Amino acid sequence: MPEDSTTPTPRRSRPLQVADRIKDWVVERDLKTGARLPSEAEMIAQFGVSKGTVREAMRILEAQGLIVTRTGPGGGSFVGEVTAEKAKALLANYFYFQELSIADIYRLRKLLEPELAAGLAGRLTAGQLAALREIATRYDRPAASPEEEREQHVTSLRFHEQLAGYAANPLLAFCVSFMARMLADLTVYRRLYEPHNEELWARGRSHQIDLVAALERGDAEGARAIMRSHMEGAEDMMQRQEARVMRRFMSAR
Amino acid sequence: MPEDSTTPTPRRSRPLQVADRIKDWVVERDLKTGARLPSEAEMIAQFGVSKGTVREAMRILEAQGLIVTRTGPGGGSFVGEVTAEKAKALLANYFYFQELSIADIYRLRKLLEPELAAGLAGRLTAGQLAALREIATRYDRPAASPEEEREQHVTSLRFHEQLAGYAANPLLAFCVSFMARMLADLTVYRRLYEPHNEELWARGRSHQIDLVAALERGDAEGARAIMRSHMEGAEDMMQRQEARVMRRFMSAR
DNA sequence: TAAGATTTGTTCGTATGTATC
DNA sequence: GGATACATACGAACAAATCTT
Repeated sequence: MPEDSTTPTPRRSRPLQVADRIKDWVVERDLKTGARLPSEAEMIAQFGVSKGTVREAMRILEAQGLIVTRTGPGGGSFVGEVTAEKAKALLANYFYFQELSIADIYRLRKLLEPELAAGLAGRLTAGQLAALREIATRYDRPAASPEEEREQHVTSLRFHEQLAGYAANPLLAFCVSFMARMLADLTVYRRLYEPHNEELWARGRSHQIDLVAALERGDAEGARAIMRSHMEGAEDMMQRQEARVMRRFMSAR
Repeated sequence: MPEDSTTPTPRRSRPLQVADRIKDWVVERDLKTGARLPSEAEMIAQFGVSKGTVREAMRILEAQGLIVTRTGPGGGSFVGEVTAEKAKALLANYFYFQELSIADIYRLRKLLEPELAAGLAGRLTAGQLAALREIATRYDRPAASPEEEREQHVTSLRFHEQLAGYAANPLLAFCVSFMARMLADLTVYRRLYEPHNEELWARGRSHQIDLVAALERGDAEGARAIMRSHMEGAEDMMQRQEARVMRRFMSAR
């Protein structure tokens, strides 16, 4: 990989240098999740920097989800697998600065969700199918208030996140799950003059139930078709509402 | 926003608390990229913490790409838009821990790249078309060595990143660009007994040239079809090779 | 060119908190 | 409860970078 020699390297701060060396250290040894890193004192000696610098380096790695730290005896820093939650929060920060519309998200959902559904047909356990059914049937009556309607909307998105969690393809799973999370975080202002479309809602709900049935009987093409139809309906629903992306940071707890 | 009361909050470190408060501070005031944050000294006074704590908080935000820092008079910390490069590097860390195969990536590429191409038809400037042509024609002869072959492969992926950069949909653009970057970072071990398929290479190259032509004349469906075919060819090429994902961290410069 | 001002960068010593034994 | 082994936090001092005059 050619180092970009045109850019006059902005001078990397020492904490950053230390963080890089620790990453290299981990990769070279192919350390797995949970493996222990040298203690602060050892790093101070190893890298010839002060405690403050080492600590800043650790906070950098921690912020990226690469390490976790515990106090007390037997404590220290450990290699920490980046969780999907963390990755979603970090990526959401990027889109905070982008003009991302509902339509943009649905353009991808319509492509990816059907593919995901098709790949899951006949591959789910009884427990997984039951979990999906539980979510899909959680609201068996139309929403009585705008608050309840929003709750149902979020629950419906939970269904998709759950589904994504079962996918064999980690990239596909992440993309779908991320989109669901973004949509769930949106603030939806519904036009007051736009009546609540109960029929559209009922169709969306039965779609989810039909989908689980198709997955259970291993009908990949059926699942794909149902999901495609479901996405079109959901998009239509969002478009009818005055949905706006609420720009904010996701909390990366 | 319901605080999860079941989880016995793992006790948030002070630097993290400070980082959170600064994020809130920025969001509340809707500060834009480049806006100035309080100085170290001001934060020390404001939050009643030590200098080290403030600095650790700043490193956390910096690691996420949310702020940049400069020394000297007029220096300080500033709101810094998360760049696509940064976001890709952070996300790559997540997939470092996942079992992600070439096939997984191509499954999405086959869905997303044609859609991206179709959306670009008739919407590129002369300069953008020229830039694409320049990349596509950079190698007008078959590779003479494995090294050169790899170089061409990376250049071909550059073509796709460039294309993604022109897309109107930020989410679609990011996904496509990210996949190209992941593939470019792969280490490809070609089977020795697998002869270099010159015909397959030539077809891939002409695909890119044909694609630019289709984009220029505003032929969305033509562009989609060419890209679909191109993706299938590229996938076939990768499958014939013994491509393995080299697990490593992307440098988040 | 040089000196001074301003702001972050780094170090060191010390003290405190926390979990394990 | 006490000893131990860690990370966590504070404060003061000095170093380095960069802008202004």
